[in-house]
Amino acid sequence: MTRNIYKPIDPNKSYFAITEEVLHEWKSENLIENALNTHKGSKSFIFLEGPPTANGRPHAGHAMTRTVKDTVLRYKFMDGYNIIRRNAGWDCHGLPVELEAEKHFGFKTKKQIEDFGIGKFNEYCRESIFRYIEEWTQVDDLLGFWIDHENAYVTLRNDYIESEWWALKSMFEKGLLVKDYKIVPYCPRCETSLSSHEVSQGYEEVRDPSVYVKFRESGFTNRFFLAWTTTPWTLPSNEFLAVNPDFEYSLVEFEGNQYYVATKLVEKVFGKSAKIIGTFKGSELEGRQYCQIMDFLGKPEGTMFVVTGNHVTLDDGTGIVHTSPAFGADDFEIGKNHNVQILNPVNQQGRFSWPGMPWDGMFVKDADVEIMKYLKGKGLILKNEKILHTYPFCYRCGSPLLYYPLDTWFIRVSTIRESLMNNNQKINWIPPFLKDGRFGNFLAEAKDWALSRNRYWGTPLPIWICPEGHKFAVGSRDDILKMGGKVPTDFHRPFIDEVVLKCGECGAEMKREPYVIDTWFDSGSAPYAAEHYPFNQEFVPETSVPVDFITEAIDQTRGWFYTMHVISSLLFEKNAYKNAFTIDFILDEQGRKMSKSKGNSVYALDLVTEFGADPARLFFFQGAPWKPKMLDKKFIRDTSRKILGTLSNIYSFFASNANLDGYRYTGLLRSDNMLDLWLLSRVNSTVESVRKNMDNFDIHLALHDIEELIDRFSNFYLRLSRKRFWSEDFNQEKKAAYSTLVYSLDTILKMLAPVAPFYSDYLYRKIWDLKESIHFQKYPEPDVSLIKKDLESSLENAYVSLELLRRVRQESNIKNRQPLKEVLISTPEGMDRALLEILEPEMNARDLKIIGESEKPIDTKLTLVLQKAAPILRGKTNRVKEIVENDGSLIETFLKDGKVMVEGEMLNEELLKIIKTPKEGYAYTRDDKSGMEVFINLEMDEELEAEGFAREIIRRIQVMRKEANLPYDARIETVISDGEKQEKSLKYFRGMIENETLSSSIKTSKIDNGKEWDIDGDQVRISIRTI
RNA sequence: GGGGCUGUAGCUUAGCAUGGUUUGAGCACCCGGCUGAUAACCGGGAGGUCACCGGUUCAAACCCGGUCAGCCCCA
Repeated sequence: MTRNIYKPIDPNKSYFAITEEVLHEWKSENLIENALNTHKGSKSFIFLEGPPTANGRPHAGHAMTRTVKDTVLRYKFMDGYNIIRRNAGWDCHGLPVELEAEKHFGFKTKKQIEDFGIGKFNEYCRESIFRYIEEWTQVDDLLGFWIDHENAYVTLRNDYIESEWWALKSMFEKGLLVKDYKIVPYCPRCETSLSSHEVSQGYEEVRDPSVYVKFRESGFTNRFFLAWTTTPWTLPSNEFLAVNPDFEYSLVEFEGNQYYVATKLVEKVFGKSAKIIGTFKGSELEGRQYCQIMDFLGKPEGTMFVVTGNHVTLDDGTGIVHTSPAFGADDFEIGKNHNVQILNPVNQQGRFSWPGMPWDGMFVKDADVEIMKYLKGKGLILKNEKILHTYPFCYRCGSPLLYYPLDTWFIRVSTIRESLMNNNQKINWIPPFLKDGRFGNFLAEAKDWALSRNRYWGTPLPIWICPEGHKFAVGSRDDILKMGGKVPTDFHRPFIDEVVLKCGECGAEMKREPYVIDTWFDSGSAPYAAEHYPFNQEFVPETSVPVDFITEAIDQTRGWFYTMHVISSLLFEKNAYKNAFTIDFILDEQGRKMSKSKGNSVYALDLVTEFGADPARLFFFQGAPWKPKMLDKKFIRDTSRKILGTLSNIYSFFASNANLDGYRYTGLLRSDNMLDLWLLSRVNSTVESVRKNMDNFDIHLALHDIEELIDRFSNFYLRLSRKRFWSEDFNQEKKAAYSTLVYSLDTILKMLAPVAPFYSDYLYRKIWDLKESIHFQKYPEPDVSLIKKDLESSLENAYVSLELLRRVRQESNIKNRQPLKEVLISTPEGMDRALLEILEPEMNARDLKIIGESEKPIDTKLTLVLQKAAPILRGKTNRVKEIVENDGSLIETFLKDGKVMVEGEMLNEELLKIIKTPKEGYAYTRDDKSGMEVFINLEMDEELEAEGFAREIIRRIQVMRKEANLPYDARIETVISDGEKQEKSLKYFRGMIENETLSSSIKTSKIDNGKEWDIDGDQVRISIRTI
């Protein structure tokens, strides 16, 4: 008796339902924990999770990043690696979090926060960062991301902070952490400076004023230096004008006044009508005095003259740069060099704060228009326009940034540029062009890292200062104790602010510098701080960095990838990571960037529940992950149907037959069957290429290989093998076929497991009927002994002959079901008859032959190329044509000599050509690529026609069986309406019809029940009945 | 202004490193066929100046130079 060893699968089950079912099994079997603790002691693969901030919902892009992480880790795990640091991480501090809190409380300024209490404010921040952590873990579950949430690292923990303090102290002691009064990018709303990598996140294109301001040269009434600016609010602070010493400047007469302008820009500024009355080198202008345009701020000593600088360009403006040392990095340097008082009327909220100034109290950007009006009134503006350019905005709150002079703590990154660049060469970037492209370029211009933030919720800067100016860097809890302080239970503000130390040099009280640090320093410290280095010895710089693998979206080249690289280079003088996999963004269905404001974001949770995890995951690897990808729902469904749906069908086919036979897999059996050998070869050569691609992190190419194999498996191997699986006796050959099928399906599922972890496990368990997960199996290794490349190519070649046959049948209007008397195949490369026999069932011919050149049923005929011959032959044309086409002896001469003489005319290769036509009664077609030709004999006899008709009837009966939902092995009685064709079919092929349709009896009679069919114009009624 | 990437059919793409006859495929469309697993599959049709220009070469989608367009980054 047969029993259902292989459980059927429900083709209508949704992938989400499968996700849930499999997830349930994983959980009940504690698989995730097992995965974290298995393979201890074997070769290691170190991962590092880039910590997200869990105060927002995870979206489609997060789902993709997490899929890539998971896929790589699963692959490495199946490949036998011990995955180290497979734990989650959360980024907790920073402006984004504070901003949320401010919104919650309705605060607009820092004063409000301080009045409210830093303690209470930070308490709220601490809670709010984990607002969506449940959704994050839920998404990880449903997406199949095996990561340890229990032991997640969290950047707000005292231990984490203590490690950072250690790092900062060591930088401080090396002189790499310094305080400086400098121009920094500054957000007036958040009232803090930002680092260059933060600034780079927030450039936007805006319209700003573009003003040409007239600075009158001292001693002249109508001679001006013409300077250009897009920030009129900085004009009250003007102290110098800068020219490039190497440029040529012209003095131009225009509408009664004279202006100095860079010669190359004269036309751009004045048009063609300007008259040049003199030229100067920039250096000649140096030192010329001009009159201050506004004197609200007073006139410091040693200002209001022309200076030179190489930062002056001809890109836009006039080649003369208005310089206000308070509000520009270059300007500041100039002010410093001339040792002048800096005019800064702007307070830290970005407002003018200078009683007596007409714009006192105004936000600087709002004052632009007023200032222009004022200057216009004084006749000091030549022209003003609007310009479209990019300007930096605060990447979190959206306020325009100012360049503002502040006391700031810096890490002197610029001093280690060389080593940053050298270390970069050792990183394997995926895709590779990032190394010397985007990332490498950024390193080449690495700026000092403005680290301190005048804020509240962050890792406190561990520097204490005494009134004498002595500084001390705290690098641990012990340092606090050693210096006479008390270690607070929470290292955050305000508690840390209360810690007072005793100066080791003068004994005075030391107070902490009131800053927190850039939150990017937190995440960039993950390699060591998450392990509480150096206080915990698990982390060993020699072996714990670089980690093997990290992956994040492209924006992190300037974010996490950068800060990790910098910090690791500073602390350990080596790389933080070996392989950096970079992903581009996911766009909406129209190809637009997803954004909250457009409302077109797709959340990870919705994506996973709508499609199921595996379809989403497969989608992420359609095309290279580092190219932007449109989220196309139809495409997601099509992809999963093509890959997973086909696998379902392979399994269903196998299961239904194997159950009938009571088959059970007992290992791969030796088979001589060409198809088996072919499939085994194909599977193993695919294992080879998939492994190679996975090892190179070309996951999308690996998946492509697997997809192709699945298609060939189903539509080639299985289609051609069906007859073998249907045969009645359960012999050795059939067992070999089954074993080939199972072996191949098993191997494919294992290869697919890292990308589609749920579905592969789901089917795997069905094949093996075991409570064992695919994810703990070994990733397939190629069995080289089974790879037969020549068999693969010759079978593909043989398949071409089948395609050709179908083509020639169609051209001759003969259905595939109609058997042919004879099929002749000619191929230049020759063909193994055994290969052809595999295709025989599909070819449906009484006789199948491989023929040589001379056996082709072809008439070769000579003909005239009329276009060329007619103009020469003129009146003789028709007569010559007649002879050429009908005199059979000419062709031999032509083949031998390349020319023939007809009617006294020499006909050469230009005028003649050979045409090949199939002999009467044959049709043929040819594949130009391979040169293969297929001929069919068109002759029909009564028996062939009867067989064709018999097959039509069989087909109809099969459809009826299926419509009636009969089991495969149900026997029936069949009645067919009478008619000449029916009778003939039965006469010759009764047995075949009975066999194929499992009909115990079959007869013809006049009937009116059953179903009426139209078989090429013949109305045939068929009725079947189970017995 | 500088840098990076991309440009192959209506859409999604393979091929490009190591140049080799007519650039493959999927989706969608039209016609036909096949089908005791398949919303599968097969044949045919329509649809490509492989973005454009030039160079190297016997030979260029591929290598080189330039241009244009889109996206991203920087200043």
